Amino acid sequence: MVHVLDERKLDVLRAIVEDYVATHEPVGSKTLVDRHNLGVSPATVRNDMAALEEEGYITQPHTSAGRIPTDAGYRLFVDKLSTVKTLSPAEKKAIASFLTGAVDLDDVVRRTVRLLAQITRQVAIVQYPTLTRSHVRHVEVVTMTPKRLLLVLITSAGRVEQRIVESPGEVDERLVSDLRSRLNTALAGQRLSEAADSLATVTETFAPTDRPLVAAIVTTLLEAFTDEGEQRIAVGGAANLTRYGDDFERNVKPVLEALEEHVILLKLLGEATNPQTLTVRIGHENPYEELATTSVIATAYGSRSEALATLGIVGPTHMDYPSTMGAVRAVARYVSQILADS
Amino acid sequence: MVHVLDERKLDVLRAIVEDYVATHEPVGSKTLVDRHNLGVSPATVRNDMAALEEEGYITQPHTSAGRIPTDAGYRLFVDKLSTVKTLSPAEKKAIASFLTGAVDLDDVVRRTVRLLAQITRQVAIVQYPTLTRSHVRHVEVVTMTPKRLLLVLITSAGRVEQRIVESPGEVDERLVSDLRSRLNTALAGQRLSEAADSLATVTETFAPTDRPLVAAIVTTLLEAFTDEGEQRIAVGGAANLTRYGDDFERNVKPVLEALEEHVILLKLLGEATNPQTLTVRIGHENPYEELATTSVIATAYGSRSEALATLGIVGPTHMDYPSTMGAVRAVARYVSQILADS
DNA sequence: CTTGGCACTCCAGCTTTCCGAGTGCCAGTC
DNA sequence: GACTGGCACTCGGAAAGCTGGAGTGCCAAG
Repeated sequence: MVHVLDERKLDVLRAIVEDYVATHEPVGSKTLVDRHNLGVSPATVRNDMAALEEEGYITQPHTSAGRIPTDAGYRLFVDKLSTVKTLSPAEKKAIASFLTGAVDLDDVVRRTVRLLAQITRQVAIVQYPTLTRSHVRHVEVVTMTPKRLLLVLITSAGRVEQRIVESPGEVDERLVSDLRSRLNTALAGQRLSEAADSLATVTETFAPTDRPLVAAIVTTLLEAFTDEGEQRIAVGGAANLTRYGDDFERNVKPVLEALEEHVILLKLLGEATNPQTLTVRIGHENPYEELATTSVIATAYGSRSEALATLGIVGPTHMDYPSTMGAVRAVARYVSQILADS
Repeated sequence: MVHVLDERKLDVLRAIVEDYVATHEPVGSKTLVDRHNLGVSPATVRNDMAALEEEGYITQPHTSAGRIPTDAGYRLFVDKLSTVKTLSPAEKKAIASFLTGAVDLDDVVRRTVRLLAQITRQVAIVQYPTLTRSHVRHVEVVTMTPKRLLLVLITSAGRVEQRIVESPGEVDERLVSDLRSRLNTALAGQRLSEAADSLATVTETFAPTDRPLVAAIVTTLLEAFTDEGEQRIAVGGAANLTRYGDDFERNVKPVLEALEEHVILLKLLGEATNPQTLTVRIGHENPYEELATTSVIATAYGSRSEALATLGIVGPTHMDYPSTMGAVRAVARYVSQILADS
């Protein structure tokens, strides 16, 4: 009586998941044998179902109703019973052509969100590429007002960071251009992580009178280098939440709220660090109580094997995992490719 | 029998609107006299109500139910029967301190959206400041790969535009720095509209062999100057949609869909061009059939009297207009102030 | 181990009932 | 003439009752 993973029992579970995902209605033994050709009678299926329920993979909303998969059921389905669906050539082509139209990094991200939301018909989340792995391309210092400077940091990923710096005193234009060139010679081409070190030495080459301003700028730059906190995120496809079913207050509201809190979203995407792997969090597996009825599918994307950032989707637990996972994987690959090219 | 705008009838309408906004339930003659001291009997109020219904300001969901305001009723209420509520000093202070923490223009916009959504408890929309009115602060040209350049345009509004330019041939570093300095001397300080003209003359000062690259860059810059198409928008507070009531499919879905379509949002905000005026569109007054149950409150914001962009909120027609209008106005003012300072 | 049969359960959806808030109208009062 | 109290009427929505069917568990037989 130890959990014997009988082959047919697994077939039954698979059938239940597929049916429930398609209809969103509890599925009974009769309809099951009708729709899938399992080659056995309803009574037999009932026995298997009883066993599956015993083992915690399915459950009944109430006595004398059909069964629906539990989180554990979906988990087993995803891990063992399904294969990630590959997209059709037409879809692939559509993705590629949609993404290649992007004009800059921000546009790539915006397009990706839109695309992902559209093909998965779920809520899509895309993290902007983080800075840490990329290189300093250029640093620009611009005088805006006599006491205010604008710092612009351009990275190899094509990302532009801007910061405003308040100067302790009136800004000397000669100093600014001097600083600009010294910063660039010291930093250009370096990884952001290394650049932080180089910055320290730059300060010392300046005359003591200039130090306050230089220090202010260096501090702000350092902040921009190491700023993990300001990881930006784009969200799209919230309208797909309307397809969640009817228990509005319980299902939709928490998701909408989470979407506003980018910190939460980062945490949801968080664990995906390998572009080769899809992270799937089902129902209670994810770190937020309120999102117990939703699943997250995430993966990393980026140029070559370096993970730059993560992207993924959020949807109801009863989603079509094979297709959705396929779509997420495909989009991640194409974005990575686009980024590698540019 | 011609529409006589009896003073008391207006009081009744005002009372109905206020009550309905507070309770979201049809309001009857009895409850009305109980809650507001109108000094007359329910029967009298009933007569007035009949007249107001005749004139199209209120309606009954069904016979023998209370009355609810029509779009026309809200319109009259907003135009004649209410005064925009001013915020409490505490609220004002909160706004100011929340906004002053912003590090750059993007951050100002993000914070504004959040703030607006929070205090109005509606969906907030903020358009990023447009370029046309501002001045060129700096143009930066950076070589990314031998055949690819990154253009960065920094405007007086603190906005940074980036564009990638494909070079026709290998890029000559000397030419790039030459171009950089000439572009800056020619353009710096000019309004974007004037700058477009100046650009033309710059091209001519280069040797014919360099022309192809220069032309490519100039074209892209021109694009950036006049790019109205890429007007960006930030949206927040979608979670507030859960308070819309229960007719999910009809009320919430269209709004969520509209929020995805930034073109639609721009059109919704569109008409507000004067920072002194609040534009209010009630129900059917707004240009989208699907948003017939929602109202939009928008206004322009920007430094001094120049309108830079618009912001506003979207909410159900049965919202608290005086407070919401007050909040929108206040936020617009503070943002304008912040922008003027920087 | 599988299967058909059978008694049992219980929700979903329909109908019915009923209450009360709200109305319109009318005759009487100030 | 404007307001009011009274009264008959309407109708939606909540509560209660009814019913059919889908589904189950169990059992005895193949």
